[in-house]
Amino acid sequence: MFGAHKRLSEKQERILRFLHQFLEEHSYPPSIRDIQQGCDVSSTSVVDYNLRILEREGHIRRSPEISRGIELLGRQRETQPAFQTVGVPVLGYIAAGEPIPSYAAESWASDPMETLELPASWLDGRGEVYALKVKGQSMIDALIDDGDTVVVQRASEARDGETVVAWLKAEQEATLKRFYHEGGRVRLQPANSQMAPIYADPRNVEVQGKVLGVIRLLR
Amino acid sequence: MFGAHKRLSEKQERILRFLHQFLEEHSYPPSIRDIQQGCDVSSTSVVDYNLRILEREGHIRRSPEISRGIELLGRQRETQPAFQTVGVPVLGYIAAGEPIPSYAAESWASDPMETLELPASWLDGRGEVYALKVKGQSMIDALIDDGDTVVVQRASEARDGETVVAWLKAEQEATLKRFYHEGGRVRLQPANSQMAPIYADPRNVEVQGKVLGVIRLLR
DNA sequence: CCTTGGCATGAACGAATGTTCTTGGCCAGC
DNA sequence: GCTGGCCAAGAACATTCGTTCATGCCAAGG
Repeated sequence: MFGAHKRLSEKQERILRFLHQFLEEHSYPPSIRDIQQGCDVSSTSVVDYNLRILEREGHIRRSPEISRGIELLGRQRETQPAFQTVGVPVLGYIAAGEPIPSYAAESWASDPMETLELPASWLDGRGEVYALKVKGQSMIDALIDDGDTVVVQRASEARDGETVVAWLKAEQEATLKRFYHEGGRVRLQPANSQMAPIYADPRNVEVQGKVLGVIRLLR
Repeated sequence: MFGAHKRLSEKQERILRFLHQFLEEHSYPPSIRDIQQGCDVSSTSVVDYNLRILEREGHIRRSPEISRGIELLGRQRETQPAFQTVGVPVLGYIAAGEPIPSYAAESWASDPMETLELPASWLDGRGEVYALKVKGQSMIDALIDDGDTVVVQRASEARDGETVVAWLKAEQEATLKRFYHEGGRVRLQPANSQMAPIYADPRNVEVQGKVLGVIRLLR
């Protein structure tokens, strides 16, 4: 297997722990002599020796000839931007028969009821993203339960097959469905394949956003 | 106001931009000569001079006598531990009629098929947590679709009302249900309230873990 | 017994890097 | 015109720091 971690000696583990601690405190990596002092090692060459092993075992990466050129690998990253979370505002509830809260884009200050932390990697370069809590079991045909959270990217159009937050004007009803253009009308297909689709007039359907995901956190 | 930023010269802004860029790429700060090259400056003393100003104006902090001892100040939260993600191993698939992959706890090396990034705040102090991908629609009565991901905390016991990953020995079937002791038997309640519960002999039910959450990422 | 490989020690070399000194252009204000 | 503040260039100087060398202990294995 590739990248498997062999057993580390006590000194090596101590150095690894010191690296984590130092990086939390200083925001720049330690020098070899910093490690030497911090871990009660007799010589810099010992540190160098153990660092080579840590690198070979895939725990760190070193940049030769560069002072403090040590990076922690794997594990929870530190300042790695791609592995941080982004706060997504939870704007309100979604339920059949109630209007969908609007998203005042520019004013980040329009205070959401709460904020949902999501890994930045899930959102990539997507634009305005917000979240809605599902109230009641009206979305059960989309396999979404009471209390679930849906993550939505604001959009007013959708391509065939995308799951959207749709507002049916006449029925005064919000719903989550797969979206298809079909000739002059629109087909809204429940996620649950055992349910029948809804056909609607395009003028009666207002797309509010695309559904990026559904999250159900239990207790 | 305290710490107000005075106007920066063009060279100073360029250095500041270079600092940000370098830190994103390298995870260790640049040396003065790195900055000199990256910003087309004639001398290291010029860099030093401008760094002093940037420090005086509160944009950076420098550690004297320490190579690469430059820290960016302010900015968006960097190393905020509560807002980081944790890699959760996706161990395999769960489907009715197939055994559930076991989680070799001690060997971090037992390589998962992939890793799911989750905000650390969702897991808090919980112990061994892993994830399973749902194959097929056998979990549809728990409102879980093909392709969904379930996040599981390893456990062999459960309290009433908790949702568990259960293995029915006789039926050779894995399932996600609410768990209740009821006299001498066990009631397994589907999440979908429209479905009927299953009653089983405790000796036939093996609890593998508690379900922390369900995640459905669309396209 | 001897060799081999993992591990540790101490010292030194040399490159990387922070710091300082000298010099000089530009410009507002007295 | 002279002065002082701001900014910059070029060159050295002094540390810091990565790397290497020589040496020795010790257990596993032929």
